[in-house]
Amino acid sequence: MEAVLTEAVALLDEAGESALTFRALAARLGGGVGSIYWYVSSKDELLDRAADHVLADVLRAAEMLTGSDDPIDDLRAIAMTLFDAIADRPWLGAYFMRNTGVQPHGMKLYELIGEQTLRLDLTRRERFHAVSAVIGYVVGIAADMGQQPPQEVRDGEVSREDYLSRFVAQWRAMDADQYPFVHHIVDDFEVHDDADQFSAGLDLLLAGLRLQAGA
Amino acid sequence: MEAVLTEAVALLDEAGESALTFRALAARLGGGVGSIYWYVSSKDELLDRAADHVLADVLRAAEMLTGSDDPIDDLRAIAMTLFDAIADRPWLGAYFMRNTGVQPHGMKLYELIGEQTLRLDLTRRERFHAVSAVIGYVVGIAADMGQQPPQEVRDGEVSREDYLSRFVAQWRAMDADQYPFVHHIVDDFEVHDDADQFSAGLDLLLAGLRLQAGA
DNA sequence: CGTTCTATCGAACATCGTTCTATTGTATCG
DNA sequence: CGATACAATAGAACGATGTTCGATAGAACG
Repeated sequence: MEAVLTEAVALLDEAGESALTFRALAARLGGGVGSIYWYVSSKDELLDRAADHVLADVLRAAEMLTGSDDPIDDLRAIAMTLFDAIADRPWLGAYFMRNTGVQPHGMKLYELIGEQTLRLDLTRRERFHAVSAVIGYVVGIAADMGQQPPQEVRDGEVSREDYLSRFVAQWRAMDADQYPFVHHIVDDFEVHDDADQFSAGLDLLLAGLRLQAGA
Repeated sequence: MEAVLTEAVALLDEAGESALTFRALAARLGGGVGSIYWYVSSKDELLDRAADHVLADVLRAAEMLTGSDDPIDDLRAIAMTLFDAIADRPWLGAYFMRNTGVQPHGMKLYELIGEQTLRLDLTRRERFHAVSAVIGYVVGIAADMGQQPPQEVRDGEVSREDYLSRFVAQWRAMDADQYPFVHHIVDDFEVHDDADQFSAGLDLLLAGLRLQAGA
């Protein structure tokens, strides 16, 4: 069982979601295709279990970072940890948002985030909403940024910079009257860093939360 | 071409993402499987086109709602419109976040959101980050909430309330010492409304943005 | 020894995306 | 008008995938 999940995660990490096949997994385990179905009843369950397997590490890391004086700082640290995990595991984003809180470690993570809000001066309902907002933001952004670049980039034929600059060129070629904003930020887009972008947006959200807790 | 997209969207709306098959689509169009490949080169492109086809309506609706005195109010209206669209089209969420801004109407929507930030007193970089944050939040939350409930619920065998209360019961059964937050908000969860929840989180984000623009 | 339960295996099936070739209709041109 | 090129359609065929199923072997136990 443990081996099944470990190898499944390895396959996902190495070559993305499409690489996780029952046949490929069986070959890696040196067994037959049917054997996997003894441990897992479907591919969906396999993915859920693999995702939760990874979340165990995320949870452990997140727990390390909490315990400061400021609950919002802790919230920030947890969110960052989760973001990092999804960012370099693109497959995790897609299978994290579905059924949040059904898997054991996902549930614990939800709890951990929620507990920080218990230390804030908020309504019950406000706490509930705040946690949903933070998780939704993290998963949404991370899943977006972690999407697999096209085949050419993955194979190394085209560098990430070239790929990005192709986008930039396309944006620059657009009508400036119809797309003033796109032209306005294209320079920033060209040199942007995913983690910075995530962090800046998170700060907005947490600033709003801090405002709410202070009133 | 137009008919292909219309029927593709109809299939997606009626029975979800898994229902969109080249064979099912061909049967609906009264033609052969191969014919579709004349209009579209892959299933990915079909989904992209279908998503953009829907985004045209979203964009039109969003444009109607802008033009108030307060750019942040406009931002809020656009986000709400986008949320509603994804909420009752679960398939849209998954295929919206990938390649935002490649499809024409997705690009326009990005521009429309961005233009609101042009009316705020912000750095270029701050504007760039703000737009990413808003879109990430909307798509993340909407995709999460719009996820297809299990088969039983879709078939009407189990009502949405029963489905939700099964969750609630599971949460209530958990150890109260280990999961204080979960027990804290379970009552709110039981009666929660997705749109309210989204709206509350969006307000946090926009409050943070307003704060940034005021400084 | 017989029985039951755990665990494994791989052939077989249905379905899906995709490719390929053949064919039909339709406009254009010599 | 006949020929030719091109837009468009149709469906058989291929390879890959998730899943089902029956067969089988070992272990545990009375």
